[in-house]
Amino acid sequence: MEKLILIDGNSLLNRAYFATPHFTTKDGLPTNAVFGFIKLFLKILGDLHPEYAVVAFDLRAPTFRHKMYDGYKATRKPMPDDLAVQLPVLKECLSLMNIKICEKEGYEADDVIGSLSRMFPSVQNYIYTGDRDSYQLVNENTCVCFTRKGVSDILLLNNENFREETGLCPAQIIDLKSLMGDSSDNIPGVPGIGEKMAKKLLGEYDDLQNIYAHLDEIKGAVHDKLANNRDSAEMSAVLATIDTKVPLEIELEDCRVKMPFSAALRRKFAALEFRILYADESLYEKETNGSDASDAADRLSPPSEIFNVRSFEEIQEKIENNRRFCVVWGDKKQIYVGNPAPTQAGDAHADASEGSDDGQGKVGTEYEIAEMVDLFSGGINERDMRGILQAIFQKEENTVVLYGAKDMMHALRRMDIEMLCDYEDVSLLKYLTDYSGREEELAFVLDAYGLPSEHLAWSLGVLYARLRAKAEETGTLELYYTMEKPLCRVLFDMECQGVCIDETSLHRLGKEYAARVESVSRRIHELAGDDTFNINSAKQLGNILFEKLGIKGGKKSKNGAYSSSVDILEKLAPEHEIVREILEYRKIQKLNSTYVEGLKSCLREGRVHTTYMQNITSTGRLSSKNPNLQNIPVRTEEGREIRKLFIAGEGRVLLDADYSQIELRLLAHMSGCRELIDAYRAGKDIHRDTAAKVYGVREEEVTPAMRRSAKAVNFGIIYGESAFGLSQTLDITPTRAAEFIQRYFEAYPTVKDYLNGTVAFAKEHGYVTTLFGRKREIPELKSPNYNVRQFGERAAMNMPLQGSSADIIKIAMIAVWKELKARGMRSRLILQVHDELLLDAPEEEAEEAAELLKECMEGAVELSVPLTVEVSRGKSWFEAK
DNA sequence: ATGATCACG
DNA sequence: ACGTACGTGATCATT
Repeated sequence: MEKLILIDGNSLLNRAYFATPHFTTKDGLPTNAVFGFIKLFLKILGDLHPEYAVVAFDLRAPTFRHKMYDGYKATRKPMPDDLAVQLPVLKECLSLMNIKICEKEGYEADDVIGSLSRMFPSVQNYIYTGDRDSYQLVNENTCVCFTRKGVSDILLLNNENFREETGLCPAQIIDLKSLMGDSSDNIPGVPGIGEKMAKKLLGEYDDLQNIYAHLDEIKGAVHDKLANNRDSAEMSAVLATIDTKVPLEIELEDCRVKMPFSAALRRKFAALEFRILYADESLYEKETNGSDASDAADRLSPPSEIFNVRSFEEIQEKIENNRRFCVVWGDKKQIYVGNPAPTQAGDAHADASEGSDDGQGKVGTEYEIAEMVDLFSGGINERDMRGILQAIFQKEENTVVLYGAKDMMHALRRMDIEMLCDYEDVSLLKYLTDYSGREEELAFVLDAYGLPSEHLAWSLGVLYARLRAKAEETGTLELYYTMEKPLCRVLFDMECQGVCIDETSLHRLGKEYAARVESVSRRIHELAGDDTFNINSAKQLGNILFEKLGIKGGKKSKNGAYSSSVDILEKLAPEHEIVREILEYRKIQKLNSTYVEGLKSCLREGRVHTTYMQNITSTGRLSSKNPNLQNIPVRTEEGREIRKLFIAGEGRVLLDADYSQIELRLLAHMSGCRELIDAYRAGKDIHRDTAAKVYGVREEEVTPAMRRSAKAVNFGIIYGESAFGLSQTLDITPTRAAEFIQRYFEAYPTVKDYLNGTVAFAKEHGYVTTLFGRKREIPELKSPNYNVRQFGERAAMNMPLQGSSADIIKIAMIAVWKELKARGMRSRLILQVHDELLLDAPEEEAEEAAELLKECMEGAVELSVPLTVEVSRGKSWFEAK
C-alpha cells in the first residue's frame, strides 16, 4: 500500500526548536528549528520511503473553534521571536524540496491533516505531530506518529496498539479531553476531573453523552463536578474535535515526493550554513549546466565565451602571454586565465584601491583574455600538466589567486615545483571578513555566495573580488597583506622543515608506558574486585568508584552520570588507593596514546610535520594538527619526558624564545593603566606586585599563597573576569573569589574601566578588535539567554588581548623568516606555540640566530611597556626550556 | 557524530 | 535558580 505522510508543520517546528541547540547563521538568522525539522523530515523519508507527503501549517484567522469560546488558545504563549522568523525559512526549504505545503484560511494544521487523512482511501496515512489531539484520527488507514521528548523518540499509534497504549479507542480521545481539559490548548474540560477519573468514567460509560445520560448513577463529588460543568464539557468536546471535512483542493499526485532534491535546495542549505545537509551529495540531483532556468536569474553566470577547452599548445600560449590566473587544484583542476571577471556594480568598489598590490593587474576590472582550462576535460597528460604549472607558478611576475595557498604550495612541492609567483589567498580573506570557525571547502563557500560551482576557477575570481572589497570596507585588508598572506609562506616553510624526533627514545618510552599502563590497570582491577570493566570508560569507572566501592563524590553532570575528572579525583586521592592508581593510569595512558603513539603515526623520515591552520580560531591564533604540536606536555615532570624526544638536527641546536606575560603586558598597554605600566617598566614581578596591592601589604610581605592567588586573578582578568571561574581554580568559594576581584579592581580601576569599555563597545558595534584591526564578531551578546550573553562578554574581554598577542607573534615570525633569508642563514623556524617560537639552528649560527630571534620578537611592536623575550638553547626541546 | 577528558598557551 | 573562566586538538567511548 502506498504511504502518505502528513506533518503538522507548526507542531514539529516547535518541537524541533526546543529539541535543537540554538544556533544562527553568521548573519544572526536563527536556524535551529529549521535544521531540526529538516533532519527529522529526512529521517522519516529515509525510514518510511513514502510516496507522498504533505506539510500542513496553521493560518492565523479566527476559526470556528475560536468563535465558540473566546478563551480558546487565547492564553497560549506566543511563538518566541527567534522561532517565528524560521517559519518562512522552513516553507522556503520545503518548496525547494517540492514538498506540498497545505494551509487553509481559518483552519489549523490539525484540521487540515484530519481532512487530508480522510481524502485518499487508497493510501496509508502517517500523521506526524507532537499534539495528542490527533490521536482521535487513528483508524485502519491512519496511524499517528507522536514525537515525544525531542524529536527522535517517536511513538507510533495504530488501530492495533491503540487500546494498549491509551486504554481507549480513538473517538474517546475527544471525550477524554472534554472531561480532563487541556491547559496547553485552553480546553477547560470539567474542573477537578483529571486523566485518571476521566478514563474511569469512559471505561464505564464509553462517551460523554452516555455519562450525562447516566449522571444519576454517579455519586459524590464527581457527580457535582459533572453536573455543574456540563456546558463546559460539551463546549470542550467541540473544541477538541478535529475537523475532518475542511474543503481542500488537492490531488494525491500533488503530494508526490520527488527525490533526489534540486541543486537549488543544496545551495539554500549552503546559505543557511547546514554543512551536514550540504555535504550529503546523494540528496541532490547533479548540477546541470544552465538547465536550472528557474533560479538562473538571481545567480551570476560567467561569460559564455570563456569556456573554451583548448589544445595543450594553445593553453601554453595563453599562459605564457598572461600574468594573472585563478587556479583551483582540488578534485576538479581548473585554471582561469586572465583577470577575474567583473561581476556586479558592488564589486566595482574593489577597483578603487589596490592596497599594496603592484597595480599592474587590476582586480575585477576589464579583462583582455578570459579563458578557462579544465585540465581534466582538456585531456592534458601529467607531464604537460607539470609544464603548465611551472609556467604559471615558477614565474615571479605572475600572480595567482588561490583558495588555500599553503595547500597549493604543498601540492606543487610534491611535483618538485616551487611557487615563486605572487599569490592571493581567498581563504585568508574569508577568514578576516567572514569568519565561520571551520575549514570550508571552496565549493561550499561558492554556493553560499550564490556563485556557480561548475566553473570553480572563474567563480573563485569573483569571490576574490568580493571578499577583497569586504576586507577593504572592514579595514582588514592591510592585515591581510602585511600579516596573513606573508605568514602563509612562513608556515609553509615550517611545515616542510618539520621537527626531528629521537626515534629510538620514542620507541623505548612507548614500551615503558605500555608496561606501566598494563601493571597499573591490573592493580586497579584488583582493587576494584572486577577485572572486566573498561577504565577508559567514564561511565563504567563512575559506577565502580561511586556505587560498587561506595566512594562519596557525588553526581556532577546534568545527565546523571558521575564525573571522574581530575579535580574531583584529586580530592579523593588521599583516602583511596584506587583513585591514585586511576590518576596514574590516566596520565600514562594519555602520554602513551596521544603523544607516543600519536607521534609515531606521524613520523616521516625521523621528523614530524604539523599542519598549521591559519583560519580556524576566533581570536587570530594559529592552531596545529596532525599532529598537534601546540599541546606537547610541559606542566608535569613525567610529561616533560616527551619534550626530550623533540631534538635539533645533526650538528644543530634548538633555540626556544618566548614572550614573557605578553597578554598581561598588552592589558597594561591597552588599558593604559598607570599602576600596571609602571610596574612593568620598573621590571617588577607582576604577580607579587598585584598581591601587594590587593592584600594591602608591602612587597616583601607577600607570601607564596598570596602571590598564587594574585596570579590567578591576573589570569582571570585576561579570560574575562568571573567569580565562579576564579573560585574553581583557587578552590575557594565564589563569594571569596568575588571579593578578590573587587579588591583587584579597586587597586586597578583603569583596568575595570577598560574592560567595561570593551564590553560596551562590543554591545554597541557587535564586534571587538585587536591592536592591529583584527575583528571578531560576538553575536552571543545579543542572545536572549543570560549564560550565552555572559559568555559573549567574557569572549569580548579576552579577544583583544589574546588576539593582539597572536598578531604580534605573527609579525615576529615574518620578521624572523625574512631576516634569516636576507642574511642567508641556515637556521629555520620550526614551531610556534602561541607565545613561543622554536628555531633549529646550526651550532655555529646559534649565537647570531638567538640575537636575531630576540630582536625580531621584542621589536615586533612598540608598546607602552617593554615586551621581553627569553631565549634559551639545548639539544632537545626539554633542554631548551 | 557527540561528549568527556586532558594536553597546551 | 541557574551555570560559567579565554582559545585550541587528539583520543576514547558511546550513540
